[in-house]
Amino acid sequence: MPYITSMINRDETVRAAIRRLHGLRIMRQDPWECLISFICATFANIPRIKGMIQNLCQHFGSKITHGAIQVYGFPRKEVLADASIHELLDCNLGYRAKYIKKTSQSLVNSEFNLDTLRKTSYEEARELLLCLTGVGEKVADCVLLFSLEKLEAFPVDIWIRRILQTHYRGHFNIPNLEQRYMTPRLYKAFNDFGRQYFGRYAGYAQEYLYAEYRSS
DNA sequence: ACCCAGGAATTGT
DNA sequence: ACAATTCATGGG
Repeated sequence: MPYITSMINRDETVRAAIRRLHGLRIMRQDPWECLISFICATFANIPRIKGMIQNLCQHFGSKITHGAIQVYGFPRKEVLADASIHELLDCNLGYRAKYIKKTSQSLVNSEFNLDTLRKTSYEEARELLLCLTGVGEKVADCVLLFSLEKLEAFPVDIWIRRILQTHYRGHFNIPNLEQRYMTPRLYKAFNDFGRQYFGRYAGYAQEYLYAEYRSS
């Protein structure tokens, strides 16, 4: 078994996922695109997230022509920082519009450069991401994992929570497990468990579990 | 019509 | 500190 999968091969649940999805990859996306995309992703389903991103590209991206085919690139941060809330609302962003404008402005004003975070530690990069409006723990962990090469990041969304509660119930003792929505306390409990249990490549374990057991 | 969504910020206790 | 409540809206 390859190195990474052998490192997360801790039990039969994840082993079954690895067997079926062997070869699964994690993206190394552009950090800016990744960040805005996951701010859009909060409290939305995947078809809608696709729509929001497509709207952003069509309204604010530059046109790219490949022969007869035309696509729109992802908007630059300066463009989104200068966009009006009204224009952003036209992209069906809802309450996310103000988060995207604020975060874009923060990054334009160069409080820090996202691309430098690849050379920053997991802990410090996470702290910095959490300073941005619209970025909580889950969004920060997704950006760390899918663009900043922090493979120990372990994002906990509603699906991962269900999967952990179903398949790893005996591994943690968390009060108020019946709560419908994620609380900071619950997030920390699931996130700590994932990183400690699966180790340095916990993010791969998260993705194997998500891809195998998310059902809908 | 009803319920949910790859949550985070804000407000109340 | 920590627990409710609010937030906009498309998709199933």
